[in-house]
Amino acid sequence: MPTPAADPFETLNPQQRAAVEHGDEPLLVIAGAGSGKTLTLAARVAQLVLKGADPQRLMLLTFSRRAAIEMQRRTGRLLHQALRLRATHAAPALPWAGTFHSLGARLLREHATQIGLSEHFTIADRADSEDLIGLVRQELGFAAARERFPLKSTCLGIYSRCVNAQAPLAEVLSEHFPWCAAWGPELKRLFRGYVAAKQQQHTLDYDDLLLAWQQLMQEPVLARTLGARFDHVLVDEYQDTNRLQAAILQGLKPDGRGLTVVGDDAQAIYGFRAAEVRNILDFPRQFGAATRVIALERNYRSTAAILDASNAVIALAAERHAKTLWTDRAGHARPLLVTVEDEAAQAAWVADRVLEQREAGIALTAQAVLFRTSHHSAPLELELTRRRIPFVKFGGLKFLEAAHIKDVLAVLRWAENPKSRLAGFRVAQLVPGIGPAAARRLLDAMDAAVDPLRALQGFEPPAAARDDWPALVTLIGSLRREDSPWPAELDAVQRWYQPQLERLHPDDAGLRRADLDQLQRLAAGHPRRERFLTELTLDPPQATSDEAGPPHLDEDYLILSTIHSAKGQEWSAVTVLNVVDGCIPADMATGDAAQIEEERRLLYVAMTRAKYQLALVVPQRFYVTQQARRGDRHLYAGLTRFIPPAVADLFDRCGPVGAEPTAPVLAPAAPRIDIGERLRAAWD
DNA sequence: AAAGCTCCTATTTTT
DNA sequence: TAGGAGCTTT
Repeated sequence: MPTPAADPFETLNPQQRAAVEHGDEPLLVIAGAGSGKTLTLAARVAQLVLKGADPQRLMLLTFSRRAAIEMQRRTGRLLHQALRLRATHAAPALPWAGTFHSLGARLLREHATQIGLSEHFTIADRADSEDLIGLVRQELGFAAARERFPLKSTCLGIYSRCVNAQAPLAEVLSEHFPWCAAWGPELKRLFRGYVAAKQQQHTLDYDDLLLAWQQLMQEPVLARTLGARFDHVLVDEYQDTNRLQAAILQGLKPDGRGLTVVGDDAQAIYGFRAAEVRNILDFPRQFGAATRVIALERNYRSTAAILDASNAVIALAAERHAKTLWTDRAGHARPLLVTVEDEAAQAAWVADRVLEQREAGIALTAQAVLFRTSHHSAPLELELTRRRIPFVKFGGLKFLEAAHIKDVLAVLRWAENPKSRLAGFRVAQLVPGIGPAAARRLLDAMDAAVDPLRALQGFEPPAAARDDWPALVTLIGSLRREDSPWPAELDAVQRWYQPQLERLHPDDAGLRRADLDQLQRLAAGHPRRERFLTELTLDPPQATSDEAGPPHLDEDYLILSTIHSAKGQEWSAVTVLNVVDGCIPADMATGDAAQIEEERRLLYVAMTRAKYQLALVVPQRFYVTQQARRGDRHLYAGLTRFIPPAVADLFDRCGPVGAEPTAPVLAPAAPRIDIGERLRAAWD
């Protein structure tokens, strides 16, 4: 073992150091916002390596791929310092750093044959899974029911919660989907059909990656083998793991030795995905007296004024792990509470402020605008485009959901896994003259055949498709060949798809073509087709920007992000949009106390992203579209309930004269009358 | 059987 | 605004 030549750990504070130097016993690190969590975790990994741990035998579970990369980078840097490596000398990589889902996919592929999976399984993303459950829903005749059956997306949501929360259907229905409660027996049949379809098609969905991994850990021999393969398992963002993930950890490290979890219950914001705060709250009890609990309470990120306001918001939470963040950063300006008339004024104010701050020396990339739901940024995006302020938006993204992207990926997926009826169903119908009936006939023939490719070649298409059919057969045939060149084979796919693109999307074929070129560039970064498909579904491009491609790295651009996607990040200046009741908390999330508490934490997460400047914007009036029943309408809202007057005193206020944001105003202060609406309403 | 039309209804956040 | 369901035309 090399002797450490320098101490890169001397800047650690006592709590951080304790976490870094802790031995093998189970360790829980409660890491407040901005408390140097990533540094601490990276330093612990580096320390383990310095003490002789084999990087191959460290499992590092992160919330996103981005977090995994950041962790590797910082661990590498610490090791460089400690070992006085030259810059050209690569630090040891961490091959087992990644999300639960991606490491699950790797392990399952490795052990596929032992657990009755095909090692060539493909992974269905959210939209694929919805389509698949939609097909089963139709086959069972539920779509045509006289009373409306839940939509496919709702069905998948119910299924997913049952799996991730490990909860019975009846409980999930009554607690989270009460409006679907009458459909219990039908849903059960649907889910049975869905599971059967996935298995028949050698397809796993997101939940299967966890579920199958957890099942694998139930088999004692496999569990011991896997557990022994990793000396240390470290988990980031533990507050946002679900019961399935906790069960996996329990299987890997039954007595907790070698297990480190890091998180902050005050930042738990994934309850909607069946994350279980109890995981982190109960961790000490789970592994008994040997468990060490360390709290990092010193904040290195935000000014005192920002921290005071954030602490005041979270202090009103009903239940939490008591801790108060402190800092010795001199307080600069207090955070702002800005009242504006409506969303257009909000967009204008934000654009002005962003430019002003840039003049003051804060680069656009050091500024972020955060919001609760993806579409809240729409008016701002318009304004930014109009003023030529470049931006990149994170969260709520749609790249993989565009029809043309799905089409091309389905071609690749079908070639990779001919068992995938879902892919085949989509691809076959791209040929003009082939509809659902012909596609079904084809897939049935392929299912029945020993060699699906021959069945494809022998298929008699309907007369209307006779001319166009052979090109697809040729394409799939060439993609199935062992020596099909990657990523060059995508050229052939594009050449085949181009006419379909022009026929199906005559108005914007050019734009869509640009997306496909982008897809091709992405493909070039992956060594094989299988890896490309897997990694793309598990780690889809995070951002969309106003221009065709992503901005070049040297360009300056503003960050727009949902609060969820902002997790773990920080910026010099942060602006939060629509801090009103109805947005935060979202009016969809005011059902029960737990949901409201999660919304409170969401606001807390948003505020604690800011280092020096924080502004919360409160439009007094905003426009709601596509809300059921009453159609588009204006809504009058008040400041969020999470900022009562005592908390508001910690902010500086600004806004139109006479428009002081006060306690929540639920009714319009000065009613406006929409005559047209009244006239229409007379006929309701 | 496929493709094009109209009408109707929506529950936010993501691996 | 879109996506789904159902109807009509080719």
